[in-house]
Order: sequence, then structure tokens, then C-alpha cells
Amino acid sequence: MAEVKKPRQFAKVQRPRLYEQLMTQILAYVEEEKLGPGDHLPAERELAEQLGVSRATLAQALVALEVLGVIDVQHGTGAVLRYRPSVATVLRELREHESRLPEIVEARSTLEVKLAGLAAERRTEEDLKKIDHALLVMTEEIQEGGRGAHGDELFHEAVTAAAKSAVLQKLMTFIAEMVLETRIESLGQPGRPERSLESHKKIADAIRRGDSAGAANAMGEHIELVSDVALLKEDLD
Amino acid sequence: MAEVKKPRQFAKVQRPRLYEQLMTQILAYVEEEKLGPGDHLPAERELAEQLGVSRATLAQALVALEVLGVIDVQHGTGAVLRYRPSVATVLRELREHESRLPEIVEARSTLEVKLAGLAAERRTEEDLKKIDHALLVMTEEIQEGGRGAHGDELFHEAVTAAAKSAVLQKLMTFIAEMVLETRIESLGQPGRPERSLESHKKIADAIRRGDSAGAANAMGEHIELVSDVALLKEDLD
DNA sequence: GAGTCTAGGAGGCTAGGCCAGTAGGCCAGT
DNA sequence: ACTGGCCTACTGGCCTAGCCTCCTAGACTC
Repeated sequence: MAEVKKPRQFAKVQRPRLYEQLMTQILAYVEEEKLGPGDHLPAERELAEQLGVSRATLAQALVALEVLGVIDVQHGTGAVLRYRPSVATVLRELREHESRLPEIVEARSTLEVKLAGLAAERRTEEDLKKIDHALLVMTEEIQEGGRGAHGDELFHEAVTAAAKSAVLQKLMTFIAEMVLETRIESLGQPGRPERSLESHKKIADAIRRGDSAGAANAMGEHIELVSDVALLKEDLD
Repeated sequence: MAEVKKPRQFAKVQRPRLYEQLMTQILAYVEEEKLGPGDHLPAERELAEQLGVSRATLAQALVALEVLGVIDVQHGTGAVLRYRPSVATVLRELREHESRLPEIVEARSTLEVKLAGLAAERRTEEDLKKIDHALLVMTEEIQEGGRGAHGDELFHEAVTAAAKSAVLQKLMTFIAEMVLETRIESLGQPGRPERSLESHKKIADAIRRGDSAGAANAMGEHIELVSDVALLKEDLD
């Protein structure tokens, strides 16, 4: 009867990388010096020396910042701060505070409600099959006494796929990772799997009928239901 | 009467970085080999040799992939593919296809409608001031014959800030960059700045009244209005 | 069989060097 | 006075070579 599915995925202690630390320091430097969009960072050689690391390592930090859209490294010119340096701020806040449960749920809700609506308009037979399959899996899991976590995941993935929007899907992936990182896997399963399953069915029905508004509403209610318990712990104010 | 504003901004030829190319190749490799979550990439030394680059450069590519959440590099073990490798797929699609105007507008709309609603609930006096300032700027720009682009940007930033959600804000930043990259700056100003300004005012009023639903509706209509013209060019089907 | 130790392979980081692009000053030609 | 060519100092791009730390499988104990 192995509950082999979830080997309690410990979150693998993350070893600190030097380049990550450098990112933070560079960001701090930018703030200190009140550098704005268009301003240049010190030259690599100089910066590396100031930070006490090799150029190679600094280069990694710069690549990371570039990927995150904070800077723009130009050959022969130097590293230039991009527009919207707010990214840097937001990013740091997110990293530092981490668990922003309410906000994350809020964002998730926003996207999923929309996705449900779109799914109702755009779903194919294929999509409906996947959704049904997810419901089946969840039902079985619950009957066996589980929490239906796997089925739940499948369901939300299927709905997301049915909405046919790569951009929204990408944003959901982002949030999914935040949720994971913030270790709120429990989010979806506060202990009332049956009620959760019920609301899934409502959503699926609306999507099948092509009832966009209905699907959106059902998804909204579902997320509210599911989040309540998890949230009330932190959101008692 | 210089039309000095737009000196035909050439898009600064982007010099290719080796690490970017490596990312693509690694992603391709993953697909070829049908590697899934949990699988290991070849060792750095080996991979570097196969790709014909130095370890230092390869390290940059790995950092980039790590930042993007595609892999997870573990000291002593190797680079492991993360769960949800779909990120990689989505990412590549986004990079390759680039202009996904309709989807981007859709995502933007989803977020901004929600943000407007939240702004109505959470705005402070400070926020209202910023919103008013943005409206003022836009009004002036239009009176001087401009398109009010700057004011428009300020307005949306102010509303976003007023919603007090770092997570949603981060998602907006993301989309903003996509919009920029896809060179659809014109999105907001299809030629009817006045009407756009009008709808801005409606939104601002609703936010001031604390009318959440009203603000959300107004924002929805605004984006529809503003997107229409830009979209119809591509979305004629 | 269950712990313990250890060699080898993996990534982390550094040092130092060469190549390539950029920007700005200088100078000759117009 | 302006233009274009050229030189040079400076900046990032990338490489080689090497040492360190960490992880883990397998040999070695008890």
C-alpha cells in the first residue's frame, strides 16, 4: 500500500552560491549609490576587486542579474542598469520575505479564475478528457484515504492547458514555484478533500458547457474554499 | 517643429553571448535525450568539452538556467533538471515565437483588472496623489499634442503600486518586459489619447470611491478600448 | 548486516592572459 | 568648420590551468 507518491520531499538545503551573494551586494550597492536606469556599474575588474572575488565569479552574478532583467551588459561599454529598476527591489523583497502567502494566493486566484473562463471557451475534446482523468484520479485517491493532492495538481494543470495561453501559463508556472518554495504544498488540501473535489466537478461542468462566466465563478469559489483554512492561520488580523 | 521625440530608435543590435547560445543547446540536448525532472546533465567538464567551450562559460549558462528555474545545480552531485520542465518548453516557445500579442494583452488585462479592484480597496492618500499626478501629466502631454504615453505609464504604475501586492506587481513587471521586447510600445496609444484619458479618469474615480468592482470594470473596459485598435491588425481572423 | 572510512568524481572559485568591441581624442583632408 | 580615419586606453568575452570543497559509492571494519 505504499504511500510512495510523496516521500516527504525535503526541500534540499540550498548551499549558498557566491554569485547569489554577489547579486545581493550589487543590488545593495546600486541602492546606496542611488543609481538609476542608464547608470553604469563599475568595471568588472574593479568591481571584482572591491567585492573580493574573481572576474569569473562576478561574471556569473552579472549573468544572473541580466537574466533577471536588472542590468544589460554591453561589450566594451559596461553593465548598464535597465529601466524599471523596481524589478530589483521587488525581487529582493520577494527573496527576503519569502512567505507572502496571502499575496500568492491572491495572485493565483486572479490567474486561475481567468484561466477557467478561457478554458470554457477554448477547451477541446482532448482537454475535457484530461480534466475528467484528473477528477477520476482525485476521486480514487480520496477513496483510498488520501488527500487527492496528485489529482488536484493534474486538474489545475489540465484547466490551465485548456485555456491555451502560453503567457498566462508561464505566469502560473512562476506562481507554482513560489508556492512550492514557500512550502505551502498543503495549500490545496486543508482536510476537506471531498468538498474540494465537489468544486472541481462544478468547474469541470461549466467548462464542458462552455460557460465562461460560470467556470470563472466556480474557480473563484473553489480557491476561496481551499485557501480559507490555510490562510486563516496567517491572516487573522 | 521637430518631431524629435522619435529619432527612429534603432533597436541596438544585440551581440550574441556565448552563454545564451549554450542555453539553447543544452535545452535542445535535454529534449533530444528525452530527459525529465530529476535527471542529471552531463558533468561540467564533459559538457564543456562536448560544447567546445570553457568551464567558466558553461558555468555562466548554467547560472542562467538556474535563475530561470530550469535546473538545480548541486555541489558535488551535478546539475539536476527541475520539476515542471515545462518551464523550459514554455520559455523556448516564448523566445522563439516572440510576438504573442493577443496572449500578452489577455494576461495584462487579467492582472490589471484585478489590480484595479485591489487598488480601490487598499489605496492610501499617497497612492491617490500619484494617480492624480499621472492623470495631470497625461493631460498636459495630450494638450501639447503628444500621445500621453508617459502619463499612461505613470498611471498604470501608480494603480499597480496602490494594489499593494508584490507578487502581482512582479508578474506585471514580467509582462511589461514582454510588451517592450515585443516592441508593441504603441499598445497604449492607438491614436485616441483623449478617450484613453477619459477611461483613466473613470478608473481613478472608482479607486478613490473605494469601489472595487467599479474599478475592475472600468479597467477592463479601458484595456479593451486601448487594445482593440492595436490588436485588430493582427487578430483579424 | 550495520556502521565507518576513503578515493574519485563533481562543482566552486581563483589567477592570469589574450581577444574583441567601444569611445574619445587627434589629425589630415575637404 | 566639418568629416572621416586612426590610434589607444579601457571594457567585457572567453579561455587555460589549477586548487579547494563537497558528495557518494564501494571497500573495509566490527
